[in-house]
Amino acid sequence: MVGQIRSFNRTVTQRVGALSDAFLGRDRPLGPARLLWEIGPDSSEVRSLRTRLDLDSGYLSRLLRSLTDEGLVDLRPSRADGRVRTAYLTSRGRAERAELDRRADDVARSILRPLSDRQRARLVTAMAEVERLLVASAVQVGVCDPGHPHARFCEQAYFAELAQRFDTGFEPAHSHTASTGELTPPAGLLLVATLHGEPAGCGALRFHGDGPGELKRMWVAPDLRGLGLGRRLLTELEAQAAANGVRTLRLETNRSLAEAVSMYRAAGYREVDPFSDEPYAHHWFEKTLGPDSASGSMVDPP
Amino acid sequence: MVGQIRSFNRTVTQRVGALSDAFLGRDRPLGPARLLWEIGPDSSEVRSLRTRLDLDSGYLSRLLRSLTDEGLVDLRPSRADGRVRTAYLTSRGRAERAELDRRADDVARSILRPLSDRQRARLVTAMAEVERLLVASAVQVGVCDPGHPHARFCEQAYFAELAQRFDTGFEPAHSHTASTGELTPPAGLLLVATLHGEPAGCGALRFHGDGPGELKRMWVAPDLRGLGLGRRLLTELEAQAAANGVRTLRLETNRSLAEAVSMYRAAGYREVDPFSDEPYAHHWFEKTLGPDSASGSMVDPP
DNA sequence: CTGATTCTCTGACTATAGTCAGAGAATGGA
DNA sequence: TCCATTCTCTGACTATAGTCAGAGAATCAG
Repeated sequence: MVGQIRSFNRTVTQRVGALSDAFLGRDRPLGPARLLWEIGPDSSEVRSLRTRLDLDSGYLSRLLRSLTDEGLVDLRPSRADGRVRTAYLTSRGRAERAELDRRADDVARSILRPLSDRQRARLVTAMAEVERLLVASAVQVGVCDPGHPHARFCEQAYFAELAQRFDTGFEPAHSHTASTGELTPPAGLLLVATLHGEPAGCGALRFHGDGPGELKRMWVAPDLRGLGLGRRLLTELEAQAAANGVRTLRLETNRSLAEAVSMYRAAGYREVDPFSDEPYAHHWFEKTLGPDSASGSMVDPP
Repeated sequence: MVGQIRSFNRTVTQRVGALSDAFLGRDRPLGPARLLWEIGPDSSEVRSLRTRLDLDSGYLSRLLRSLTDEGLVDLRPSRADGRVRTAYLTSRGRAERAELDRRADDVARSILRPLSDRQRARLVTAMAEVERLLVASAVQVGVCDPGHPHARFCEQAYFAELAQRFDTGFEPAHSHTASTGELTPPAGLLLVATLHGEPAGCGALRFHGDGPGELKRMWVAPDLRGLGLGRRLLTELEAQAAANGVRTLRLETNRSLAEAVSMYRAAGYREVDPFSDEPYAHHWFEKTLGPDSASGSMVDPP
């Protein structure tokens, strides 16, 4: 498997390298070209460019200068915050960016051209599959303090989604939601998944002494569903629970969350009688953790 | 489709970029690291390194110097040709290269680690498919003079393969093989396929005035079979024939070449009575070229 | 044997892609 | 209000990745 991945990398970088060359070849070096592209069709704040391209502030400043000197970019202070500056593409800048776009399209087309229709379809399908799985593999899962911005973001998104999907709406105050302290060791823990530093999902555990542990707050960002991330979070939560001496895991969920319900079933949870009076719950599940739950962690090492 | 390819490129370069970083991070810049790698486990001629890595001779010379200064490489004149020098890895060089290898393996493993077994299998399968098709798409097909080294290489390989596969062996002198002049316009033409500048296959046409054109010398390098290259050569030959006013194409072939025979059938060739006394032929095929044969060229533009 | 060519190397440049320290303006929190 | 922080910019460097012209040795083709 490792050999196949390395061979893939070799082949793909050769072929895909041509795409960077297309960005080049336009008298402009790669740095300014990438920047011009990243500013986007309209504008971007300089600080966001800095984080997105991971550039030194001095270097970025100079790159922007070279673009403004060429008349491709306008740099204006942000209204809201006088420290922040926003880069706007001028009409010449937009034309230049469109040209880069066109060139990249040409390279992509030149990859398809020599292939038969059937081969093209297969290539595109396989590329989509590789991409999906590489994204899935780029997601990192780790324990996170509930006070961390990522954790707060996930909580907000989770509640908002419940409010939208439950027939009855959702009001956190009416539910047995876990408080911050309850998701911090030793009372519990929170896992947050991130993709390129952005929050992508979460899942939490509450420990109840010798009694069954409780799964809470399983959520995956909508645009990352179908990548097996929910299952990965679940597996990792089970491993963490087992590592904390939990023998049985429980959870309660709402009938509107159909994918979640079927994921729990597929993962070996069996429906049990209500063990709580959570008003928003329709299903109560339970699973006895086996000996393998403690191993097979899919969490990235630190 | 173009959008999918570009999106794929974006995702893959991010993830695959990590592989170059693995080559880096070892206190050594990418240039020397790639060179150390490319020398291979044992040795390489400097001139072959130059073409393989596409480096300026002065630049390469300096890179090699830095490696010899570090005691990783030995540079010795070639026995056969005093101008050529050969780069040998010292034992320290081999150790260093093994370390690079290990790091690249680690990166590959880190891509697999977060995935489930099923996802891993799917990723590796899809990567193999993408790679196969990218290789297929990287093959270039073009008209070639029969005297060109690529053409000669293909001719040799073709005859050698016939000799090996025919029950009776193969002796060019006993066969109606086409001479150089017969494969040059206006008497005929030769297409040669190349991959990264190496010959990868061929196919030829002979024109017979208003009579049927003749397909000759269809051959694909063994390690590139199954990529649709034979079909691509055939399609292109038909287009060239049609462009030269040919209405009907004929060919003769040997029963040992089973894949070829079924390719001809699949491409619309029907078996006809022998139209020649070619001693090595068992099957004679013919196809009337339709109006679409002249279009849909899969040849790369110059 | 000779002239053209091939191969490698050196010297002398240039371009690209950064890094680092610190200054100055704007902002936010106590 | 004041102090710490954020954001951008400038100046002064460094490292990497080349490019180009030409010299000298070896080889090849006629």
